[in-house]
Amino acid sequence: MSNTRRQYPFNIIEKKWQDFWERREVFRAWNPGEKVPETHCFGLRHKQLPPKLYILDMFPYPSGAGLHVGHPEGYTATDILSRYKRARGFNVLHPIGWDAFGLPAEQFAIKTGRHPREATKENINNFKRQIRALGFSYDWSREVDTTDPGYYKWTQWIFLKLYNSWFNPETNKAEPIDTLEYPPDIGTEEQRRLYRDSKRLAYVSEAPVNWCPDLGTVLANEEVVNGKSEVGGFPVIRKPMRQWMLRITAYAERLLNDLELLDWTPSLKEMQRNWIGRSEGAEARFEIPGFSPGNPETPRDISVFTTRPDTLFGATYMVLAPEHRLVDELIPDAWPEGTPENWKGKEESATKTPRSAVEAYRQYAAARSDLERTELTREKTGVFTGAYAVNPVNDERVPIWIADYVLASYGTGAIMAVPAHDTRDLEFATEFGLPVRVVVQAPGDEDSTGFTGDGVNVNSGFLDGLPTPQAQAKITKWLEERGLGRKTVQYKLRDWLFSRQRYWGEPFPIVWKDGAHYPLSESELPLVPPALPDFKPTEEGEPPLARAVDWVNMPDGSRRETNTMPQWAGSCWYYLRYIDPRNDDEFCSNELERYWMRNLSPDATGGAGKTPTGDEKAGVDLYVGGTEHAVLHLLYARFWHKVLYDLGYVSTPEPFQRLVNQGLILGEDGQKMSKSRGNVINPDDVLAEYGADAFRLYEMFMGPLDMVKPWSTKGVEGVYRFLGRVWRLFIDPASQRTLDQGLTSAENAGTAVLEHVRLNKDIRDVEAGEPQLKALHSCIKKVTEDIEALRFNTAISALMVFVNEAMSWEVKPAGVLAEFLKLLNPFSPHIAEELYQKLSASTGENALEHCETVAYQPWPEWDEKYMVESIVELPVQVNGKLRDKITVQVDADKESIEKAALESERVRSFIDGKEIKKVIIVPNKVVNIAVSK
RNA sequence: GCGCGAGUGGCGGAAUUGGCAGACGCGCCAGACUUAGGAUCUGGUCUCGAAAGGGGUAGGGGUUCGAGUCCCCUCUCGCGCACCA
Repeated sequence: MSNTRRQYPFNIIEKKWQDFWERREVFRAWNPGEKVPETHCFGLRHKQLPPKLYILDMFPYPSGAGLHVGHPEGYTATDILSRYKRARGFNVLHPIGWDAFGLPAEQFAIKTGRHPREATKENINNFKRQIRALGFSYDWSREVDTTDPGYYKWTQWIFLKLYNSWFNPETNKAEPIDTLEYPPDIGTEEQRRLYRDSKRLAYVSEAPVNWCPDLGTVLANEEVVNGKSEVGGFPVIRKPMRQWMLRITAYAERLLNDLELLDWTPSLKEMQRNWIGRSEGAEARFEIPGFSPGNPETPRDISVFTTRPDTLFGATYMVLAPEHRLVDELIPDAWPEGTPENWKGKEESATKTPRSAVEAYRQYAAARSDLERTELTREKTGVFTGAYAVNPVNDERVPIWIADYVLASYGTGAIMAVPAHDTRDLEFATEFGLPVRVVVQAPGDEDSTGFTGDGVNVNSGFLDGLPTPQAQAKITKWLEERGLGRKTVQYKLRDWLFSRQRYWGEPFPIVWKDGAHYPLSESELPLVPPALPDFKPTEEGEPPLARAVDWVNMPDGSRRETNTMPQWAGSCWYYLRYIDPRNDDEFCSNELERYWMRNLSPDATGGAGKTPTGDEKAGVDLYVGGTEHAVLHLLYARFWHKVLYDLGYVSTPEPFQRLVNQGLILGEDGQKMSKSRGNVINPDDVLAEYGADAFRLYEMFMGPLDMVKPWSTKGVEGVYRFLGRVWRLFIDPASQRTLDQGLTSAENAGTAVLEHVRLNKDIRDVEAGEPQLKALHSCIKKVTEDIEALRFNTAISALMVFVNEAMSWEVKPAGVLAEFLKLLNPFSPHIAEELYQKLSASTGENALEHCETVAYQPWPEWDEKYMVESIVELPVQVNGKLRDKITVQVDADKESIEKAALESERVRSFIDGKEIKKVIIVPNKVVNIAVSK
């Protein structure tokens, strides 16, 4: 270990108190109706259940690499708040668990042939050891593990709720599938089944999906970044496959609107808004003259979505996505006369007919991966289909093109192109020589061609002269009146691709028979995955579960679903399971949910029916985690929560009332920590050298919680020295030397050696003097306010200021120091416990009798009266520049302050011979004398 | 390109509502104790200047008795989104 002498015996102290907290269940969160043992400090303090607070960390994925320094950043912040709020008298729910399904454990299993459960278990144990060593005040009796059958039983149960529900647009809510009404033309049971299956919140789709060959699985849109997998950065291609989808798009509006209810940062809300991507506009129908499709179901016109219906007069061509379903039907046999050569596509062989050109282009577009579409050339490509549509507003014939800059999955998969007022359309029109017609006059002398802002309509018939908003309203009304279109809203948000071709995930509680899917009954849960000799996908590309032939094929001839759920499933609802983690009959009892999420409970103070603040804010009171989950996890969890809310299983519309992202911690070189850079800080090393208290303190002292900041080993030493000073403030130097000798003779000495440590002789049970009370009360005030605002760095600085001053006191009043320890406790609880125990043993100061921990001692209150000085030093400025300082009585009147200021020698030298125009006096702040130049 | 956030000593960062810029920590300098110091304690540390005084919060302009803080313009960095019609 380290060869330098320790500042204080943190290794012994930390072990001692971690064992104590765990053995006594000090941080257990008590449920309504639960009997608190009489000797438990919570029971000693609270005769009635106090208001709750739910303070939550994003639970970690227990990777093989162990904890990194980013984890303890958020965890320390929530731990400080939890300990502080317990001292303030709240019943704090502060749990932890493991998000343990996932790809790394599975890939490890493929490599080694060992079951992923084994690696997962080892990793969890390692994480747990590391987290315990940091002394967080988690209620370990509520630990959850998403891979535990007792947990995923309920993940599967929630899936069945989704499966057995539909979204009723009338009520804007999810409802049980039995409430679905069938249209009159649906008669047979088979038709009813198909209709029902098409409405479920969990449904099967054959649409093209993001297939990642290297990972051997499909991915959700959210897991694909720039055409590569978010995990590993492997290429992703589009491939049609049968997949389970969750109908999150039904909730787009509510997910967007309810952001307003939340105390989240603006940037985080913005990210969610961007992802949901609401845009208002209009659909307009373009007729296709002479088009008579073979299929009577096929519409005879093409709908486009536009956010700028006011530019309809400027639509000079139309573009469909290459995959648009009408393309095949509307292609004519031959090119219209006079079709320019460059409209027919690039490949010579393919340009003979429109059909061959379209086919060639489709192949080209399909071959272009998403990566190429986004990262490489933005050059516009496309071909003319040979067909024409009619602009409804002026009966003009416009050519219909296909191009991959129009996406099949957004809007109607078709656009009207207005090159004069849309950047993309303009590029395309320039490439192919299509007409550009200005219909919006830009304000001022800006060029109207390519202008995309609001202006005034021109060349637009009955819209001429109207400013953009009015023109939009008028044309929309015009289209509606003629049945040619209507106002609509579109979202970027797509339904959530919910199945994965993996082994290490929750199996779907679904069986297939004769091409139809059926749910398992709740009593058959949990559905446990079978043991496998090999965790790879099958040679036929089927998921690994398909290898378990006996498991897949059921006696009655039906076949189990072989896909599994994505890793996000377990994390969508874990915060609810913490509330009631061992319940075998329900995912979470209604009564407990109402207490922990809404503060509603008959035996809680304040009574049922009201939150402590009386407002509607409810849910997890504080949720802390990294920005990497800004869209994925947080959107999915909100979605599940809303479904559970609609179905009556939870009582709040939103799960996480307040959310804070901790900032990234960089390496000492200011670069992102990574193995290849060799700048990774291992928490185990820091802990061994400086101890948990210093580690925690440093993580909070680095800077504001939500900012990106670099690690500094020197900085750790700084806070470590501070804790050494705290130790020396309390401990008698002679007894410290005895302890040191004891420790050198036995490095692994037990807690008994701490008995040799005596309190500093300067600490006496005496009345505190004025400066001492002032130092204490300023510290209480600063620390209290800063913790409330999550400004831990400045709170720590206030603790340092106090210690620096207290070191100089010849006699140190025990009462003052005891209060200080209560302030230090949330930050560095081990040393605070140890010193508090010593101090209270010697003085008997212990507000809660028989309580052996500082954790439940009431938080100190400050009194302003100790902080006000009778005499205050006031800066005097002349024309805003500091010239002198005067000392005045704190309640001096303005006249006497002005007099004192004007009498100052130094001030006079700056104002003599000048005209005094004004004297500004801000009480107890500043004096400013404005004089002529 | 669009959106969000941020630019303060050698470094991490302080500065409730506009009111003494640089708290606290690191680093550095000097001193004390010491066989020794990579322990501890004390003092100093924005900058130019001998001093008086001047300058100073990315740059420029403005509002104000007074601006790190408010307003306008410019620059730089970070994050997010990125053909979403």
